[in-house]
Amino acid sequence: MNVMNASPRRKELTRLAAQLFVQEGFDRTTVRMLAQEMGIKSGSLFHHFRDKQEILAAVIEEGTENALVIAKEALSRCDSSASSRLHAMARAHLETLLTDRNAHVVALYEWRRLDSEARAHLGHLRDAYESLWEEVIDDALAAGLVHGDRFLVSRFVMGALNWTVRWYDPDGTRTPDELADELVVMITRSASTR
Amino acid sequence: MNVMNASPRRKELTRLAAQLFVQEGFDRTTVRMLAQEMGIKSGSLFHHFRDKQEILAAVIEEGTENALVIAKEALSRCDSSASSRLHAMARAHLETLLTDRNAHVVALYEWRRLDSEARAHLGHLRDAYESLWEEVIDDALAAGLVHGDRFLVSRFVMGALNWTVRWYDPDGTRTPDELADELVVMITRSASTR
DNA sequence: GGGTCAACCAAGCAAGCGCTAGTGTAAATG
DNA sequence: CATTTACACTAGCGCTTGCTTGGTTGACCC
Repeated sequence: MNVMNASPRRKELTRLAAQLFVQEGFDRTTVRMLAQEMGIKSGSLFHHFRDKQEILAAVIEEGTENALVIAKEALSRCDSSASSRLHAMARAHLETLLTDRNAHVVALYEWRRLDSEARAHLGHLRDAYESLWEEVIDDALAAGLVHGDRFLVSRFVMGALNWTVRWYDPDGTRTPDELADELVVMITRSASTR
Repeated sequence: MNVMNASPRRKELTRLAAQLFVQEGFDRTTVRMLAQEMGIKSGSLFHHFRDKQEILAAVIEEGTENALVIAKEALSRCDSSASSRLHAMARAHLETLLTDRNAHVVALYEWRRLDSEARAHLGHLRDAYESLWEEVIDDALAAGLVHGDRFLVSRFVMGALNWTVRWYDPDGTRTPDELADELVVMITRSASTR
């Protein structure tokens, strides 16, 4: 078994698992289906993962870590105005949601299938990400760009963005960046400069 | 078997099933668990429902029909100003989400477990509900209350509201009506009169 | 008072489930 | 060369799953 998540083979298996979990749901995805998709027999799966739950945890961990990295980079790359930071965060959020779509859909839909230790560990990762959002919202509130309660606004915004996985069509005419900007337009009072 | 959904016994079974589906998820809820919760043996379940999927469809149908009724009533009860209608719709949405919470959580999380015919039927119900929202958003846009694209705004708003099932605490200090009003404040330009 | 019918039960089948045990093998390591 | 390691295989155990079958019960009806 391979405890490190860094093994390249394991990374690839995790990616394939994410796709199957999205298509079928975690419970309906059998270890035999996973193995076939990976081109091995079902028994061999347990050389890479302790059990089925660990595959789920690996999928979600990948996605959440990527989201954190992308958001932090985006924030560090833009100037410090509240408006810029708000745009950058919204764009980063949708970029992750799109490029790592499978992993995030799994995280949103199958969170409750995690056992308690995995949930605790991944919960911290998620909290770190969400507190990034709350900082950005705080700045926007202080700048008078947005009105309302800090907690509520960040929840509403994340809800609106996460909901996009249910209707967004990557082959459509709108880019994720346009989507993000439209959301910012909707919630901001004054014309916002990028 | 009882094809009508109106049988009182069936209604009660549907309510209990919704609760279990929320607690455990559809796939992990066995017919034996359902039967026990209902105080009967697992075989007897199939006197009321053709199969397990039909129970899921019944749960979602209940919730969606209720949502439609509540929203229509709310809209017919308020005056015709864009602002009033926006407030009324948001409040109705959260009221349904709260009082019929189990059914709606199931609808949001387990939609993909429906077979294709059930999905087609319930899809129409959902579309009817969503077009109510789009009308209200249209009015708000025309009145200059909200800025942006009609399709995007309605999606963002529904996303923000539906996301509440993941974090809202009914025992907390905020009422659903306050939540709805806060959302309207966030997305509207001018001070909105109720 | 025979007939009807919804509601339930006991028993179990066939299929599928996650996972384990034991083995083979080719490449890396000392 | 001997040993270890990574990865895969075969075979199947023990259990649970959704659902079926055949039969019983009691309330209601002409």
